[in-house]
Amino acid sequence: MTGSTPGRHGTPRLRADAARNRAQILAAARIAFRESGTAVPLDEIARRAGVNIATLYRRFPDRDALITQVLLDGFTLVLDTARTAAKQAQTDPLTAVETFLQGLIDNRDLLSLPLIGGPMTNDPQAHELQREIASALEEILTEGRARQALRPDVTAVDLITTAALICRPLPHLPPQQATALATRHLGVFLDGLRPEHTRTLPPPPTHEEMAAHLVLENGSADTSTQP
Amino acid sequence: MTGSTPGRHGTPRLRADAARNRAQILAAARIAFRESGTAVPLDEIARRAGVNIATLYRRFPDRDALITQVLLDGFTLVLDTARTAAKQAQTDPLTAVETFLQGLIDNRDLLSLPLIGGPMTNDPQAHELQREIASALEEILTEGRARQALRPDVTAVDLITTAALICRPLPHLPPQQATALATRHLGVFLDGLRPEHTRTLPPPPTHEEMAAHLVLENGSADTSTQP
Amino acid sequence: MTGSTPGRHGTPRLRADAARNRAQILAAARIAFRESGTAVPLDEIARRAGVNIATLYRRFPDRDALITQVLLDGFTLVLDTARTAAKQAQTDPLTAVETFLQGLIDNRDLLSLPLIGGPMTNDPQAHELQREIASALEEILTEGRARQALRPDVTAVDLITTAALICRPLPHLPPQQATALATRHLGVFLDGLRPEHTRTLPPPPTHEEMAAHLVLENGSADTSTQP
Amino acid sequence: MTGSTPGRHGTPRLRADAARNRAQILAAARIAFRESGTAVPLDEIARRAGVNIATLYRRFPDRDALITQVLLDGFTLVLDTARTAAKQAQTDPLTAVETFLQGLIDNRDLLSLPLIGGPMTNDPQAHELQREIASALEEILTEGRARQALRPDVTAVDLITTAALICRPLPHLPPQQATALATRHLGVFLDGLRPEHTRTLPPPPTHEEMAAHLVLENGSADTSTQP
DNA sequence: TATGAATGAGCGTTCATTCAT
DNA sequence: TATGAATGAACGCTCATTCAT
Repeated sequence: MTGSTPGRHGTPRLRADAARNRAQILAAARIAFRESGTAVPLDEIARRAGVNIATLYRRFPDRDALITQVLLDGFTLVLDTARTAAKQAQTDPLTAVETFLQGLIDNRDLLSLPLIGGPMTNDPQAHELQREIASALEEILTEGRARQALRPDVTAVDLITTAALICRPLPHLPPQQATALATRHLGVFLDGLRPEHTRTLPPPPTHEEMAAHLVLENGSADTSTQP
Repeated sequence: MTGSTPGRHGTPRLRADAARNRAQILAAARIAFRESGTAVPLDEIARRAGVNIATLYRRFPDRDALITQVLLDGFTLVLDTARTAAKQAQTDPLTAVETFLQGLIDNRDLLSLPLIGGPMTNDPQAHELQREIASALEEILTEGRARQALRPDVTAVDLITTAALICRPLPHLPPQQATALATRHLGVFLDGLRPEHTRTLPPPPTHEEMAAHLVLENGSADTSTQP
Repeated sequence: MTGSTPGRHGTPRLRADAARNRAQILAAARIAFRESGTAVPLDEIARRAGVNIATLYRRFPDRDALITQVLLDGFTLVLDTARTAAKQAQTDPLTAVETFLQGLIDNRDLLSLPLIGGPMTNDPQAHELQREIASALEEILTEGRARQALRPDVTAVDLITTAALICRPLPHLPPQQATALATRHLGVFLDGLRPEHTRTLPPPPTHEEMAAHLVLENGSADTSTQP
Repeated sequence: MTGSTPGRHGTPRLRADAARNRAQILAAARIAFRESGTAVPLDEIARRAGVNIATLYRRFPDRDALITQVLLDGFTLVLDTARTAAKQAQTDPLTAVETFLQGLIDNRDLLSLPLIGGPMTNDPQAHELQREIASALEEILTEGRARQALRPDVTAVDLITTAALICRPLPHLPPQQATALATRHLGVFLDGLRPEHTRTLPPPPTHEEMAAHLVLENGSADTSTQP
């Protein structure tokens, strides 16, 4: 995750203890955002991270900065997952989709924001990551259509939407069971991706409609507080 | 909706204006909970409803009472939808499932809490409604299995899970487009419900596991703040 | 003072207790601003006024609103003083100036902001009051020049500047002694206003220069914290 | 200014860079105190001085130490100005007063604290400087009374009071115009110092009253935040 | 009954000050 | 020595909740 990688060009390397604190803050934020939404008191994140609230503010000047970094880390993980999956596209496109979506389910805990909806960000890094994710998914779909291994009407946006839906927490369920339910749902969805017996899907939103809301780039981001 | 129906046994009939206020509060709460989570300031709900905050408190002694009522109204709507769908089960079980899930998508705005995750409630009315919903869905599934119109491994819990997933808001998207994407996802899912070409699903959580967490009764309820 | 006058057109009359609280808050603010500057903690103002901080916020949504009201009350008092003085202009213009300036010294405690510098305000009421103050002073000066009772090179701006200077607190001095020193200074200044033995004063800033900074209207307002 | 002179008896000579830092801190403090009051965040002073906050703390163990040094530098400047003026007393006492007061106006920017009100200090150096300032002014006044060039009822305290009044910033005015207005005010005041046509001034506070509050020594110092 | 008003408690954020490098 | 980092405490402001009208 780029977020915890110090020494990035232009930002001076963090001192060892500071870097540790920073990583702990991000880990705590990830959990807290997922459990209690992005409006969770920052005090609580600091407490979970074992640092003072002012230390959190030193690293992340405001809530948005913290959210954005969690978001970027999440997008990076999504991209890695998509690229890993894309390597399977030549062999078996449907399995590649499965690898992608199941990979995300397996990392649900790390994906609070990019998929279940963080605030929109205008961070250029985030946009770039979103573009690359979409590109990797298109690669899989193109191959799947060419081999008639996937129904042709499914788009990258549909996969991102699906990712957003199945990664959201099912509160009040222990993680293991929530994952089991999401995996079962995914199983049915994957069977529906076969090219046979396909019903006609309603037309997707046009690219213009989506672009206006950054959907392609930011599947399901949202500003609000959520679980 | 039972929530706004006065004269229920044991509660004195409300004066006309009081009943109107109560209904306006519930409508405002539904919208506000969906947009800003159940932690939204009660002031805001009162303002949107056009009443004083103290009036809201008179009707609903605390936040939980308000949430519970919104929840009950939502469960009632889900049950109505499930019963309507069940009538089609004799003719076409797969279409019945579609009717149920598409019906919920079409009423997403009214379903903030029961499906996208409101707080758990121990209200006995809620439990009864949840039981009846599950029962109506079982009716559809039983018929579907008997006619081999549905894959046999899908359960009522799976349908409730699916309902919970597809009804959640996709923030940052205008309602129309969010609905379009959810509907496309549902289309693929429904194709995956056919009995042919079914992959093996992982075993569902046992009834005991679920019961401990009220999942069957309360698909995806949660305590926290959410959109 | 307009600030404490309820029932103004458009704002509903305050309840009796609320009006009392409001007046106490304004009185406390006047004192605290004078003693500790406009950056004084609002908690302290609330405490001095004997109300809860939230009550203060209910009446004055932010610090600026409170400052502005104190400012308006002060300008109103300055205007009253100027008008009273102007009535003497026909008889004795120099005494009229003395009445004006001594009157302000005697009310120093009520004049923290308009003269010793509150933040600039764009409040139209304030502008109107400032205009009327300048006008009353011009009336005195015109009469004084006509009768050769005042040196002709002194302007309304000079009188406002003088007012600003002599009304500022001399911290660390008990009020009585500070007033005595200011009064002595004023005595010398008034002798300097006689038409005889006048040295040449440097040219005043042009009206354009002043207008750009609202000096004519707002003699010595300032944004910052001050004693 | 003594403040920036290293090598004073008892304090070890500072390394060159340390001395430069110290001077920069003092310069930044002078400006910041004037603009934003003595309560201005020390961070900001450090930033303006281009040093780390911890460096500031190494030089000045607390805010008071910094304030006191700025105060001492200011008193030194006032004393220099008074002594320069006193040399003219033999020739022209009224001009000597003018030289003193106009000299202070011209250095307003360097005089934030001693005249416009810094916190009281018990620093013995400050007391000594204040005593010497009063002494130089007395010299002028004595000469002026002897030659009947000045009204006899004006005291050194009056001159210090006047200095305090005319050196205060007139916020919201650009420096040039504020200086112009202060100079015009001074012009009238100086004309009022002539021995003719003098009205009776109220009695000055007794020396005892003043001594209790260090007025003679510290014309208008105050503890609070101010512009 | 409905409302304006008041309050206490909580969270966001900043700052003075100290510590580790 | 100078600095990055960490901390505790203060203050601004909002909100849930209760009281008086």
